[in-house]
Amino acid sequence: MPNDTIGIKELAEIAGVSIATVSRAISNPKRVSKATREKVLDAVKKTGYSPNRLGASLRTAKTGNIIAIMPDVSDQFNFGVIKSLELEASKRGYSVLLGDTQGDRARELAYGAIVRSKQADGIILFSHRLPYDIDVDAFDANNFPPIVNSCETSGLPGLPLVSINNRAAGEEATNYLIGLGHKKIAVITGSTESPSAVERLKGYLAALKTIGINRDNDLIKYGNYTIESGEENTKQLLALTDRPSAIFCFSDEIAMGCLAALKNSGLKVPEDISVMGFDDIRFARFFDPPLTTIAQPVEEIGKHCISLLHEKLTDKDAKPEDVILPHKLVVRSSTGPVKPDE
Amino acid sequence: MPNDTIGIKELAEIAGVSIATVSRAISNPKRVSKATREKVLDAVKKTGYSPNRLGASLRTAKTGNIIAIMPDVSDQFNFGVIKSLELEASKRGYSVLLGDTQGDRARELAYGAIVRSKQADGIILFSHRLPYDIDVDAFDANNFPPIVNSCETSGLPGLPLVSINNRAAGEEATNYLIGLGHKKIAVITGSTESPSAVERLKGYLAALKTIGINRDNDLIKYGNYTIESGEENTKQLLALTDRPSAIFCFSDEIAMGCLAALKNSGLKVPEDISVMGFDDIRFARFFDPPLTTIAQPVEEIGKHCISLLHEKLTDKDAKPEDVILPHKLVVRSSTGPVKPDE
DNA sequence: GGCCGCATGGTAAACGTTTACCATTTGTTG
DNA sequence: CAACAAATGGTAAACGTTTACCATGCGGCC
Repeated sequence: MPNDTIGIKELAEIAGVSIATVSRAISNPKRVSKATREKVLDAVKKTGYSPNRLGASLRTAKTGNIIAIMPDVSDQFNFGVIKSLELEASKRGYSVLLGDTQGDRARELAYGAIVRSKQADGIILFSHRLPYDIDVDAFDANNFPPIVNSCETSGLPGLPLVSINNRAAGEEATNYLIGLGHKKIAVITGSTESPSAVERLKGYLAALKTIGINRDNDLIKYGNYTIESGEENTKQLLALTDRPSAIFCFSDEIAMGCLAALKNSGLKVPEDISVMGFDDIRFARFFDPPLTTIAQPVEEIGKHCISLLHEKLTDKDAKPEDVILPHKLVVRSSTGPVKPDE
Repeated sequence: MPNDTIGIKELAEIAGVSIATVSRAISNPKRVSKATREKVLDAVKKTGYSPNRLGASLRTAKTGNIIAIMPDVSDQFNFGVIKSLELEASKRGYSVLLGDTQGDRARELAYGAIVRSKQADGIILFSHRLPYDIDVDAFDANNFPPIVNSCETSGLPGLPLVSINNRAAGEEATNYLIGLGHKKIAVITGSTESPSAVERLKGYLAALKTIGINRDNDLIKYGNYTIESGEENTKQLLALTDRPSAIFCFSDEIAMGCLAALKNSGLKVPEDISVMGFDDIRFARFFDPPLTTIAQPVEEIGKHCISLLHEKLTDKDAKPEDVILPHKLVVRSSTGPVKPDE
């Protein structure tokens, strides 16, 4: 009646075989005769026996688990990648466990510890920060379970990155706005700690420089990838005496907050001001107006992450290389030509 | 140089003590003298030793992990609960692992297997469906690791539920629209498999019945809790010869799709038609217009889930009871009085 | 019949911890 | 200083698997 789950020993007794045979019947079927296999499987069905993977993992030093560590699972962009990770992982027999850190160092370490303590085989890391409490300079990837960086690079040797070229994407987005006649283009960035945001900013600056426009710090707002950040920073931009004719938001969530702030101030998008996003999350086409943005190939990113990790997991000497995937400009109706009088 | 993580035996040798002492120094500090403890901790620091929890869990039959199984981690409502789960769990020394199933049975089973195979201690279940491949009628909660139902009940004895009263909430939302003069009130539900959606529908019908309005199946659209479902079903509602003056969406995501469809058709919200949501996700106030909705106490839900699970985990004989928490009507500007001519 | 090889299944060691039990040392108290 | 208690640390068993190694039995072949 109580939670007495049956063990392999009892199961063996019931099936009338040794525990070795039980193990083989379950995880290496062709190693036993059809008759015994069925005897064992029948007993399994009858008793509801479920092997204890702690024992198995302890012996084999493999768990079949992969942990994806990220600051925010509810971030719609991350989520696109997650979905793909899970699909690809289960094809290969792994389970993906999600570790949501909310940027909290203690929680990063807790999830890192899960891998270091052998409860998972490897990490997909959606952050530039290592989930280990060690000196980065002394870090040697060979002494730790495999990690693949997704979208944000840690910049450490031995940790492959799967990402788009954020610099190029930032440049392309800015160029698109320039092509519409915009000259006063503001940006609302992600955290300056985020390498992807830093790269996008470089692209933005490069595009402007190409047409001879110098950096204008008033037009650069350092935020983070959240909706609230978009709202707040937009308000600040609107308070400028000479306000921008376009705002390039480094995430679609930022753009959502941006659009809300613009609406509050009575400005029409894109007639009065253009708004550009980044990521192409699933909500983007439902924004008001539907958002022009840079689409990231989330399925491909997820696929390659698992593929690289698997490679490293099955071959210790593998030296997986960075994978840079193409992004795509998606034009909707939040961007338009600059107003003649501006 | 290769991934040779050090074990407790080597660590013991380095520290010059027995493995028992190492174990005690780490996980039961007061059991050893200050001097030896420091000797051990120094060795740990020097070597970067990290205990293998498989061995420990195997011995203690505890992992300190809780798995939250849900159809969609990116669902903003779920996420509110997740955040709270994580906070509350880490206070108690648990790690929360997220299992995203996308409603896929195979993946539900895979995450269920993680618990049955002792890799986690208990489950927070965001679905009415058990993640086990067994006959529900024969299910005996005592034979399985503890489960707490979050927001969706499985209706099984021994599985406590933490939720709001969905029926009452559905009734209250409907009454609010009735109070604004609406008589033709449509609903877009969640999946009919979702007990929460079924309850909300009951509340809606009860509210209408109270004022003498009978069920009108044309006004009841069975969807699911997604944005696409909201868009599609709204289109169908608008195609009715006698269209509703208000739409009650059973999730804020549905409402987001609904608002998009209404905008496309040129209708003004709330002047031409009122829209009501459910959940009060973090985006709701950024909708256009900001969404009137029913707020669920997500922090409280998460807290109680962990609390109940912890109770059951530490006391096998505990009989945790359902926790029903209060919801709250949040009025914003997507709802308004019915048009005089309607 | 004698021999070989293969299919099958058992025995026992190993994985890395925790902890009951015991032995020793140290401290306390009369 | 005897006697006992408390503090400390070691030994070894146990948790549930997998798998190297071995033993047995059987069919096929000369």
